[in-house]
Amino acid sequence: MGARIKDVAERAGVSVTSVSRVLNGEKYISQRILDKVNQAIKELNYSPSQIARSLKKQKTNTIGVIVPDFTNYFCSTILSSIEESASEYGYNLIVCNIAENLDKELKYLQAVQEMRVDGIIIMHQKTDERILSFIESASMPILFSCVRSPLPDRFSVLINDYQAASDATDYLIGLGHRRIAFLGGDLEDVTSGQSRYQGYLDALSKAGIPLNPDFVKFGNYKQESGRIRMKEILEQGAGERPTVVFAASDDMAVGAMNCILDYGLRIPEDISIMGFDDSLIAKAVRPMLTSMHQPARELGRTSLEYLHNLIEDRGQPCCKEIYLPHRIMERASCRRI
Amino acid sequence: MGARIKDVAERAGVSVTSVSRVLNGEKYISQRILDKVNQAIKELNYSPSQIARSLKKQKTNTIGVIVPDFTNYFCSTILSSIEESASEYGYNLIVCNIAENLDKELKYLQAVQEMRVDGIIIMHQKTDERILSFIESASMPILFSCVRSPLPDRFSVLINDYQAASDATDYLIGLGHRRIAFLGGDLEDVTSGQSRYQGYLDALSKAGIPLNPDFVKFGNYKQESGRIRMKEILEQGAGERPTVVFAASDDMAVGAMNCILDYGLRIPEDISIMGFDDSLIAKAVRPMLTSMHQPARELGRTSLEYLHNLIEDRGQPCCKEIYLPHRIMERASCRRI
DNA sequence: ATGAAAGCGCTAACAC
DNA sequence: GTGTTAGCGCTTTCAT
Repeated sequence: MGARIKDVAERAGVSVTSVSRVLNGEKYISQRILDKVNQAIKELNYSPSQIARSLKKQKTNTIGVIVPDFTNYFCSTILSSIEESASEYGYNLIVCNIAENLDKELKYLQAVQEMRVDGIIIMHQKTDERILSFIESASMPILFSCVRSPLPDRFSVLINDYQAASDATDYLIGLGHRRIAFLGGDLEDVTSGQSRYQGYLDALSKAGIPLNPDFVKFGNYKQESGRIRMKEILEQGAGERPTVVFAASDDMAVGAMNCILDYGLRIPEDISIMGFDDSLIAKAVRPMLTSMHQPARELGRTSLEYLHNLIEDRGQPCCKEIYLPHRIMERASCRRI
Repeated sequence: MGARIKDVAERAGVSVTSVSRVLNGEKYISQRILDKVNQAIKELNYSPSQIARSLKKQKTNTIGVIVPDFTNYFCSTILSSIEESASEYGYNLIVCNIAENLDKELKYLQAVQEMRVDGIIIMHQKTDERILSFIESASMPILFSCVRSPLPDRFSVLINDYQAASDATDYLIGLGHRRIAFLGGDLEDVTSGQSRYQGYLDALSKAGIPLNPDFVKFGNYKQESGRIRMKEILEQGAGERPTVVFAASDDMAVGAMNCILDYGLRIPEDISIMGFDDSLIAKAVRPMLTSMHQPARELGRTSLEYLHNLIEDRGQPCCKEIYLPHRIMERASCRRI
């Protein structure tokens, strides 16, 4: 990258200090110098080095984002929303796709630390000792988005997964369902996976509905796992079929839907189905999917704003977990029985 | 971030050079020093600064990726595949979501240049003079992925959009269709948008089928625009309906599908439909979507590999445009008539 | 209002 | 094998 600040200074016949001042838009610079410097910058096609600037200022205006899976609608919506806000605040994003690989996550955490990002947003679901200990000893702000922080002194922005799953189950019970199957995410996912399952369990028990273990299966939030687990439920021989399936993600719900449809059953006449996330795909399938709405864009924006506050040391959020409101989006895939 | 290399050196009682050597895994270091340094690193929880390293080495091991829209399945698949390869080669990714905003793209291009990324991958569809002139005068390697390079001395990795659209149209003609509607992407998208349209036109004319202007609409590749344009075609009063709709993206195809379905028409009995991209959504909808397959993961991987070669100065690719093979994925949404 | 010079944390000659 | 030291390109006191 050709020109350095020194070249600009020489060309303009001024000191590097003056060039730096122009670059940083300081006041108290004479018009004469301003013009000469701008002229020289143009002539040399000069682009200042953020590397050098970051080294000196000990600030990179960069934040690292750890995402489980770019190709997941919900993740990419959050990411896109984080990006939008980051752009407003002048941050650039280093993104890391960990693909549920803890080794990769650790490697990335180290990498962004070495790059001296100003802060980190983590959306991972699983974790392990190494990662926990990294986070614990890291000195930069770290915020968890859409998952609960595993550590007491780190913050998270998310919905109340337990309450949301419980509300969803209540809703299905209110529709007259008693045989309610649950297609869970990963149980190793200690934050949303377990919370959503627990919400389902408690809502059933509150309504006095006994749990049918045949109606509970776990996957990995992806479509294919929804299809496979649904198949297991349908082929379980003897027992009765559920009248509704509550999936812990829209992707799993769609997988289950297609399994049901491919079996020649109708939705919602034979089996109702409810998703979780209310991602774009919920409106793309037919029948349209009733789903628990997570305010994805607000989650992304709020995550970035809180991280920004942490970085600027504007004091801590009010509480360790910031809950954004969830709500049920009623569509065509659940019927009253 | 507490400790610097100097602190480690003092703690270990050696010179900074020795620490640097250990850090960079050089050989010819005595076991004694190695142990002492590693010990000190651990005790101080030292993390080397990539900023300082980059400044010195004039290399950041970072590449910038300009993406039109994270939330698009096809984009996110490419991105995820680029990420995967980048990770193998030891690059970190700065990603930029431009949301079809040219101002934002220019801002981002400047930003990644200032961050001294080792190279840039661009996936944008539209462009303008300012961006062109930036790219022209930029001194780092820039590679276009999934779009044709607008500049003669820059490379691209993509499929042959013209040929693919022409093949798709041929396929539909082979199925007996003559009333073939076309749901195009953006005509301002000078690379794929125009090429796909031209492929469609030429295939029709080669088969001696006159173009029906009522059957051609343009959108923006997104679902909603597919739905809206399809509605226009369906409500066009007087004329006959098309027997098949060829959409320039799967998302538009799904939008069109839902419009058709919501109209009470059947797919493919009443109208067949064909998509483009073969993204995840093609298999998520019912009937499953016949689509022109783009080898997304290979496109991403190849893009990164060629950029890497450019960065390492391993000579230029064989040709300006590297075409990867496309193919038709036959599914249930198109019938022979 | 402008400039000289120190130093951010690291690497790589070069010397021993 | 190991250490000394000069920068990488910038910002920022501190003088003037």
